[in-house]
Amino acid sequence: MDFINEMKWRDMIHDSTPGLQEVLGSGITPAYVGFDPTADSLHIGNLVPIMLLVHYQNCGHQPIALIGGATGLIGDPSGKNTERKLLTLDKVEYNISRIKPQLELFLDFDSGKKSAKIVNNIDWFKNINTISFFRDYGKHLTLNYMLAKDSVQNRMQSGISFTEFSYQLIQAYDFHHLNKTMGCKLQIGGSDQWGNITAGIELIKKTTNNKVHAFTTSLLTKSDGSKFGKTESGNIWLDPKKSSPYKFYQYWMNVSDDDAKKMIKIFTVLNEAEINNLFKLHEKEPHLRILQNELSKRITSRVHGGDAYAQSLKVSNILFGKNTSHLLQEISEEDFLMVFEGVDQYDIDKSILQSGLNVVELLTTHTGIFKSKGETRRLLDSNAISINKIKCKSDCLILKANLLNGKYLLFQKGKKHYSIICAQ
RNA sequence: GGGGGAAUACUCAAGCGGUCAACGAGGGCAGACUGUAAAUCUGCUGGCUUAGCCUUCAGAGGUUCGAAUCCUCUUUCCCCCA
Repeated sequence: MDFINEMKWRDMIHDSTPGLQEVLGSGITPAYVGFDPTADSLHIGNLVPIMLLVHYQNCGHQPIALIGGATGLIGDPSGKNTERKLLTLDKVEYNISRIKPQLELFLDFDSGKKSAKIVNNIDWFKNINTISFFRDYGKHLTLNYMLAKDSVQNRMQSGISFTEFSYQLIQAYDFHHLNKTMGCKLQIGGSDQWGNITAGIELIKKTTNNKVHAFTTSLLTKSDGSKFGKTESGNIWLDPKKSSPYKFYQYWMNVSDDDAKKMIKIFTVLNEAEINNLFKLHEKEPHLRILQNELSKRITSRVHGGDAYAQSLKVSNILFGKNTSHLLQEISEEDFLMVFEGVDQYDIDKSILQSGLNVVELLTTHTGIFKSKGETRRLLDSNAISINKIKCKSDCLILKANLLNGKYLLFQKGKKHYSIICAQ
């Protein structure tokens, strides 16, 4: 299968250097994508470059995931308006230790010559001497060339440190190093990486006369204009401790039809015929939301495992199904807690329920879920609040007998916002 | 340095002495419909012990029975002339 054609129908091509297709056609070609360890987990925005590597490997080539243990210490100015705070060495090392296993979930490390590799650029940068680096590599990129990059130009007004300015040279050296040691002939990235990648191409041409290539993918945008991977409560992370599998699953479940069509091509390895078939099925019975189901199933089980997916599905059925208050009564404490891991939890003293507690009091003074009683009454009056999946009015009393498993209350605002109240 | 204008709730933006907790729009939240969608329609969007009360219209004073609205000073911003 041809990688370029594959990317074409998946709508993932933003730009690429001429002649790439011929190179890829000539045999297994190593290519790399860089990941900066700026946080202690990848988030779903990082899934785009990860999937590029996955598709790349499926097209018969060798993917290399480069973790920027060195570049993470510098900071990439691309797409950033302001200078960034430097991360400490400890922090970067910790982040890498968290991110590496996440990358391993996606790639195949046991498929002969196209087995994936994970490398860390600190391994080659830690031994490099500053003077020889400037002499051997700095000499090949002119200041004029480096200043012309968008990432630098965009910062000429607000300011850019030499540290961040030097980033493109550091990244260029990565490409050079991988080309020399692993025969890497292609660097892949988001469209914001074009400048950094071409700097690498330039450096390799000047130092070794080798011809190497760039491939960039468009930044994924959502049809409603919001940023992909962000919710009002922040990023969706791959780390289940930072974003529960349920939240993760729900993110994909909630994407619009248009977005689902785009995403299923990017985030699954289903082939063109399979995807077209899903489109057809979806159009025939749109209410079944086949695309969203397929998306969330495939990505959730890949990242969090089949069990976590099944769990999320089960929970979602309880939360979004009809007349499910009785199902909620049957759920075990263990399942209940697993489901709502990551959901806001509020503790109350069990004794206050002794003679029944007004729901407004419960939600304001005793839990602080709402700060204003007025707001709470408004929501209650507009039928927006449920406890244990049963709608509440403002005169509703909460009793000990209402506790699930003798301990919990499931609070719900609107259709999608849940919290649990734990009575001790 | 001289002259003029402006500051209103999350944002934009009305208001020009009482009927102003403050028009309208956007955003947000919720309800109906639906597919946990989109579109549409409806309600809400300062606080409270909610037929009422309290605190708000840059800040501090003042005039008045009564001020977001008038006056004075302060702060900040904009424009014009030097």
